[in-house]
Amino acid sequence: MQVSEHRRGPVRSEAARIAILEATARLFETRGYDQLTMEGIAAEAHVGKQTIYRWWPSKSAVVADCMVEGLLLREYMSPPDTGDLRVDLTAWVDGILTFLEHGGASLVKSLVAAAIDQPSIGDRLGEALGINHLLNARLESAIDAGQFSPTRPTQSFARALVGAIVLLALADGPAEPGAAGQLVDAVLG
Amino acid sequence: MQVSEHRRGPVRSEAARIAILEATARLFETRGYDQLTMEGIAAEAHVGKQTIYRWWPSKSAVVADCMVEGLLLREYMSPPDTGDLRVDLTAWVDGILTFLEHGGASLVKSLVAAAIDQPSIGDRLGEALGINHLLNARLESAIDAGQFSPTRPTQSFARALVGAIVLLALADGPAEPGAAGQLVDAVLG
Amino acid sequence: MQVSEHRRGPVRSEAARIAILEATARLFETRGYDQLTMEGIAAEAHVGKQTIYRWWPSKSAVVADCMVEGLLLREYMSPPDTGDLRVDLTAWVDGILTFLEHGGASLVKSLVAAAIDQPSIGDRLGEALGINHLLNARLESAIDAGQFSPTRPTQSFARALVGAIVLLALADGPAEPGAAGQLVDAVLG
Amino acid sequence: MQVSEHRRGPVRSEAARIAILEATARLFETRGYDQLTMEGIAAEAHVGKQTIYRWWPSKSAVVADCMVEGLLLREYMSPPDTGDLRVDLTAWVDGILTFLEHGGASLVKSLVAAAIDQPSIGDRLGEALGINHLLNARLESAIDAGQFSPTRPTQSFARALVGAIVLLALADGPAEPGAAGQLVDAVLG
DNA sequence: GCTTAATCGAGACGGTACGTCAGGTCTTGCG
DNA sequence: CGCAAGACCTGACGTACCGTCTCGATTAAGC
Repeated sequence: MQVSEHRRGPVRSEAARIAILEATARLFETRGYDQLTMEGIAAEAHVGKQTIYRWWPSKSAVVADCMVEGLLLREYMSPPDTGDLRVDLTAWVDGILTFLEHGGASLVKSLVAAAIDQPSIGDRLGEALGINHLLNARLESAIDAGQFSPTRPTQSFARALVGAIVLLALADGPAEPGAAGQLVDAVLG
Repeated sequence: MQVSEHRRGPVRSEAARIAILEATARLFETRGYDQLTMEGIAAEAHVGKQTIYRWWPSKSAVVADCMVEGLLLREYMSPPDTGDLRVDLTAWVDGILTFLEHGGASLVKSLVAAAIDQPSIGDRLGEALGINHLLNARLESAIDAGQFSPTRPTQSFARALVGAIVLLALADGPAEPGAAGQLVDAVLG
Repeated sequence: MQVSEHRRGPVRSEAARIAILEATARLFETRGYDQLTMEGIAAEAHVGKQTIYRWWPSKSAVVADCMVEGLLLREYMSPPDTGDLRVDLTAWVDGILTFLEHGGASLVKSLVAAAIDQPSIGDRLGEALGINHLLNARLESAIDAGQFSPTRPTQSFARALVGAIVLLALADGPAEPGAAGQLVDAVLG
Repeated sequence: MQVSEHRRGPVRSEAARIAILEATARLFETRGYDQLTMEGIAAEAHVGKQTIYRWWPSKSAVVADCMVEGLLLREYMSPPDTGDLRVDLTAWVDGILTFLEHGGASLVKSLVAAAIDQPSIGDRLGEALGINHLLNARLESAIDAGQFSPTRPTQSFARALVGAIVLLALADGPAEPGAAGQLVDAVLG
């Protein structure tokens, strides 16, 4: 006795959906969030503007879906595990700071801009930058190794680390040498 | 032997400068950074658009000057000093999180948006949120009291704390109870 | 020995055809030709857009069919016959001008608009406004009564009368009093 | 002691006004009224869309101004005066019908379309097609020559003639030979 | 006091992108 | 295979701001 709310007529075109998300990712990475326009996406994806507006309410929602689909910041570095937490975190942070100085800052800033009107982007942002990896893998490992107190909230710890990195990205100045070590020392104690 | 390039004619109108900054602050707080427009500022300040463009290159520069003049986030909270660093930081963070939940989040988000195209706003933002006070006053005091290691970089520590708060503001969800304590525990060790 | 080109499947739905024409007539009279849209007709008739496009090439063709079916301007006035042609024509023109001043002008303008991209509508328009009646009935009668020269082309005469009325409808200003009499005097001599 | 309601600020750009009207006339004559778009005019005139909307409420208003400026149907044929009214009118009508058959019909239809939402265009249309010339010159002359009764309203007479021509233009079929003579006979008596 | 030049409020200008509407075509599943 | 429904691409709509330029009025230093 299934109620089966069946709808006649054409269904959403998967091709259009993919084309829009890929075009968005492409333009986002080359132009940044501010230069990203709905008209630009439509043109790049060879799609009518209405097809975008039919399924997404705003530019930031499209970007959010891009992140959900993993089209932005696809693979980000997870911290190594040499057995020494402090050394590993420092190396990881240092890698990110180097990335920021080589053009990554504008990408992060664009993502923050997108996150401002689409909170779900912020969640994915943290996740993409490694919160989950830090949390689930490296910190657990450190707890096992007795290098991180089991009573310390790992997620908040990760958030503080990522938050500091975001602030550095916004500040735009080149990080001074040793910034990674200082940051890890500061939060690790 | 200064040639004294003296300029004839009227000088910059202080009244216009003030009117513009105040109008900007007024609109920023009511509408947010995105809704803020140069035309809106000009109209609100009863000023010609050119008068704004003559002295500021962009919307974010005007907002930056507003912060410098202390017209935005005028009064911020500085951490108390009861002698117990952990308790004081927790109380301070908790106050900020409460502020965020009562409308402060959108203000912070607007400031972050402004900071994205004007890094100096980011500096002022951190400062306004208490980095300096934390740094110069409370942490020094904690070091004196033996509650904070002198080798720990206080500025990086503060940045991590503020960064975590900013991420929470972007996330937009209500902070779970005990978030302040968790955060302080996480970074303090 | 007809090969009987038998077509499989259902034939054209008369119900759909009627629904479309009636919906068109309904919308035409309430909204006018410009506001009339294919989407509007489809929605009003509970019909797929494709069903309209399958059978009519354009909006104006649908409107033309409406006229052919007599769904628009169904009842129009025919000139009376009191024996005095001048008096009868004046009364008839006066009736039409009064109709124009009471909302009829926009209907006529819509019909003219439709006629522009569908000449057959123009023919029906003239017919509907009375050309045929004038022609076939009243003028013949006048010729019999010796009030209209048999050598005068009745159809051209009717066209001039209707054309003047159309121009008055387009002009949109209220006709001055006595306009009907003046017009009849002008063309009748 | 003039009160001189002086307005500060820039004044309307005559260059832009001219460019818009000329672009409109150009496009109107090549594409017709329906194909005419505000965006097309703006592009053709190298002008921002807003500059058009600032001064004209609609497409038809722009076209109306074009007619007022005499950029459309600039000089139209006025009837000759050989002394014989019937012959002159017939020649004049015949000239117009010939023009209609050689592409003029679409121009007239476009003007009628424009007149539908801008009655002032209708006035100019009649005027451009010769109503005034007919009225003020030829008919007066005919009255003097005793070929036209002084009691016959010349303006209504002209309107009937032009109206008949407009209906013929809408009908789109080629006028049958002798149509001009028939029309003149019909209205002249 | 007169000249001169930079300021001011106001707002028109050429543009870009917005979000909406409708056009005409194509696709889906039902009858 | 016609039908209702509706997604698709296209293109114009009218609006909001952008940053620049142009007015005439005002203002203050220099002659």
